[in-house]
Amino acid sequence: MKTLIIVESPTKAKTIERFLGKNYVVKPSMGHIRDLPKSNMGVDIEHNFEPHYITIRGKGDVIKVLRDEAKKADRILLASDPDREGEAIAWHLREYLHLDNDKCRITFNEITDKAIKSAVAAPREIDIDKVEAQQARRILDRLVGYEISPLLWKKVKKGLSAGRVQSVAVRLICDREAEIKAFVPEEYWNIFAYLQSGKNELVVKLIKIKNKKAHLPNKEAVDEVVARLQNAQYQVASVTVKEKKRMPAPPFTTSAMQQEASRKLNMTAKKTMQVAQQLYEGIAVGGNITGLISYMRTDSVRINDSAQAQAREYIKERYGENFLPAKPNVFTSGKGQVQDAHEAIRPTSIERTPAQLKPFLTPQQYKLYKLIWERFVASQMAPAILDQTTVDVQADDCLFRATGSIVRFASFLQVYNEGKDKKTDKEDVSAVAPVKEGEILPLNKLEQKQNFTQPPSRYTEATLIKTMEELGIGRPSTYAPIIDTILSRCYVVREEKQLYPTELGSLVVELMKDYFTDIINVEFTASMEEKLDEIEEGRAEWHQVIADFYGPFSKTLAAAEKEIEKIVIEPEQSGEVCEKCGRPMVYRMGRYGRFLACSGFPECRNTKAIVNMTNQKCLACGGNIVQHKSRTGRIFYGCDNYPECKYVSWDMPIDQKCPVCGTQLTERVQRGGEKQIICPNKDCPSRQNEVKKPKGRPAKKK
DNA sequence: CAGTGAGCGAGCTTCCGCTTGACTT
Repeated sequence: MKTLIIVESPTKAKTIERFLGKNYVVKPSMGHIRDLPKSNMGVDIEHNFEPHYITIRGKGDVIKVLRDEAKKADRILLASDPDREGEAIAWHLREYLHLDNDKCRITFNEITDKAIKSAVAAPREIDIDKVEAQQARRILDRLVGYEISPLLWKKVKKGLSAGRVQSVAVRLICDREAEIKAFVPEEYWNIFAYLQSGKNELVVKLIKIKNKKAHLPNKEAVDEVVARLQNAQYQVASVTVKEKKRMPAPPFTTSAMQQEASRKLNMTAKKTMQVAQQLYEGIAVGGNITGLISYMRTDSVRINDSAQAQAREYIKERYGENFLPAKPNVFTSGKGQVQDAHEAIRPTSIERTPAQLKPFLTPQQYKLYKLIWERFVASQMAPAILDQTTVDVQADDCLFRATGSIVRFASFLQVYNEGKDKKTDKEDVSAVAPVKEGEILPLNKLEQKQNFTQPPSRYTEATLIKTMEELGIGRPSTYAPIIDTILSRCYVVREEKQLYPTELGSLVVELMKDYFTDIINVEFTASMEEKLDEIEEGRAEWHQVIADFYGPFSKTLAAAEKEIEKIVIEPEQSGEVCEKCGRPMVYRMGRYGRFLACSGFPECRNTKAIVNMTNQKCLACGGNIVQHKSRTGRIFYGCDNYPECKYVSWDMPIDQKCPVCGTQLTERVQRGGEKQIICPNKDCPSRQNEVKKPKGRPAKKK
């Protein structure tokens, strides 16, 4: 008897096949196999929102394998992920493959021999309520996206888009920008006293005046206090030492990994996921392809028992008994909608240390693996113990304070410490000079420091993802793509990690705030999720939920169609003047990106490319080196005498010729930002000592 | 590494969530 098991991921399929015997075939569906069509709405609004599903284009080969294997099998089990999407995938498979066994659905939350065997032994029916909840979600997203987007094409600009998730993401960025713009910095001052205590100096900060919180808005207020303090007596009022425990952070979810990779490794969410995927799929380690981490798209901090036991064993052995908490650390998932289908992201074996794997990994794979490994190990360690000392000093009617903390027992901090988003969050881990209560300390100097309150910081990819996760908007599989979408629609731009709204982005958000207030509200997804939960629990009917939404929605849509005037976006002035007719040149957007065009179009058709002149000269013809962007967005350098001079280079040319072969040298920016001068001539003897193909690197997959 | 925009009005753009590859130096 042959059993076919269908899972979502091919890597998972291979692993599971190894656990089960010869009588089992495990094949991947690669996610969904059917969906609403891309080219039209695919939802029959007139007839109770009946969806029209088709097999997904480009999935022909995958689907054919499933069909063929299904024919050969005596029994078919659907083992897509144990969450809403997974249940829907199972249902689509069942429909498409015409399965007749009712009990065809199995699930497991971890890929272990035991979990899989017990799942296979107890198949159940597909949970149709869950499927309908997914269907409602899908249809609502389709209605919103495919009805508002065309409105934007008509009223603003073709090719634009709007959606439940992306529009809120842009809104967050716009709102933050407005806060920054509206922010009025407030002046405030701090006063520090430098006191002598034996050989040490104790620095204390003024915190209270006459038992009230010190409030020093300007120089006058400061001078008034300082006058009194200059000749005051500084006496230690109290010294308190408190023991503080700090728990390690939980192992990675997708969003936490993306945040930390951004903070510590300077990697984008997209890059992080690419590299994580490589680690998940497997690297050739000593001849065998080995998956190094568990699945990288997850919202769970859960760890399976045996992985946890191994980690505890490892910690005990490598670090010692006192690094091991008596009871295993238990973490609970954060806010938002947690579906808990997969474990947290962790190394598949704690024995494979980053140092051991280094020779087999690319630099990026190594850095990310190290981050995941250390985070996981730390998560299972005992809390760190810090001694927090507070010294209060009284002088006249003023109270000063110094706080400091020293690490008494570092524990997990030895291995891993979570990064911070703001510079101001940095920890005070300095010791305080030892003093005694009642001691009188001579004053060395008083320092006055002017400060201004700071506006909130702009979102980065990482903080935006964090916020969206907290609001329950988006899923692990979509965090990185959302950023791509809003960037490619030109709703936002990224500069030095920070996300700024464009005029177009603000315009679209304002339009949506006017007409689709609910949808662009940050709470919209949460309230939708509540409705979906009701459907899942059988307390609501999906047609009704959609109908309740669509009624008011279609009305505002109609109103928007009627009321909104076509918005003409004024092109941005460039400051340059057209050399043909003297009118100003403006920036326009074309098929190949931005370019300069005469504002007198169509009478004057003069156009120019936007050139980023560099200070470098082309040593071949003496022309200027100009920076261009290739079609794929990559920067390259060319000569402004093109097409007469055909000089091109990916790296920036510099005014030096190679002493060996005479080719113009270039400056290559390394991954870490370091610059390296390199001769572009591959056959140049100066490059001979380069390693041609680094050994041990993972072979690119076929 | 060209050329790009408007309109004529053909045919197309667009959502969110599951998955993995396909392309370059």
